[in-house]
Amino acid sequence: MQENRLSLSFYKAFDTLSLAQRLIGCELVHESADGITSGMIVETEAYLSDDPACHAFNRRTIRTEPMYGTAGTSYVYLIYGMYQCFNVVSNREGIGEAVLIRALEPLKGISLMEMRRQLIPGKSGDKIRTKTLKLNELCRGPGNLARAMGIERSLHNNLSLAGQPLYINNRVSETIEIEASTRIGINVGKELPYRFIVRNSPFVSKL
DNA sequence: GGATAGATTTTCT
DNA sequence: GAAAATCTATCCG
Repeated sequence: MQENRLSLSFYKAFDTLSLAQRLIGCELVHESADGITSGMIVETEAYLSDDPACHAFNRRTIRTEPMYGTAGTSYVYLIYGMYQCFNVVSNREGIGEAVLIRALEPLKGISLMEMRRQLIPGKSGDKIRTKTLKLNELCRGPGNLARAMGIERSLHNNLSLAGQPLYINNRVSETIEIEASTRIGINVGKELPYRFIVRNSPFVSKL
């Protein structure tokens, strides 16, 4: 049962901006040892090689090496010391571009996501969350999404999304309305309309 | 509801 | 040594 899984040829078929839009409405799946979690992608951002906000804008480094790999590779990095962000590498080898996945509408393994989100990252071990989260808070924002899905840089950086345990299924619905806007949380290139969301979705990280 | 400050560490200058 | 594709708690209205 993987006829819906996106193949490497799919990732190669689009430029980064097109892929960022094509991935909206697709289902991100993680088959972990703890169980399966998945969610529909409702928010993405494109990072291009000629874009000052892109990690690969300046120089090719160890950290950004996966971005220069083949399309359909994962790029997971640590931000602000405690949160991980999950990206889909795009464009052909040698060009450092990627699509940041920013929010999901949870589909499978929701109770497992809730368990993972109970733990808040901290210096001396994780802290326990006291209040319960709503469904639309589980995968809201790249850091939260990675945590709910159990995605870690040490395990999931630089993997092929055509294999296991992390992959993406094609759109379930074609009746999705996509809206473009500017990106979140950056200081340069903030005027570029490289963010894509499902219109009127309550699951996006920010209006 | 919105604004602000603090956490925390890898990476690059 | 500063910045970073973030999130949460806390304050205030």
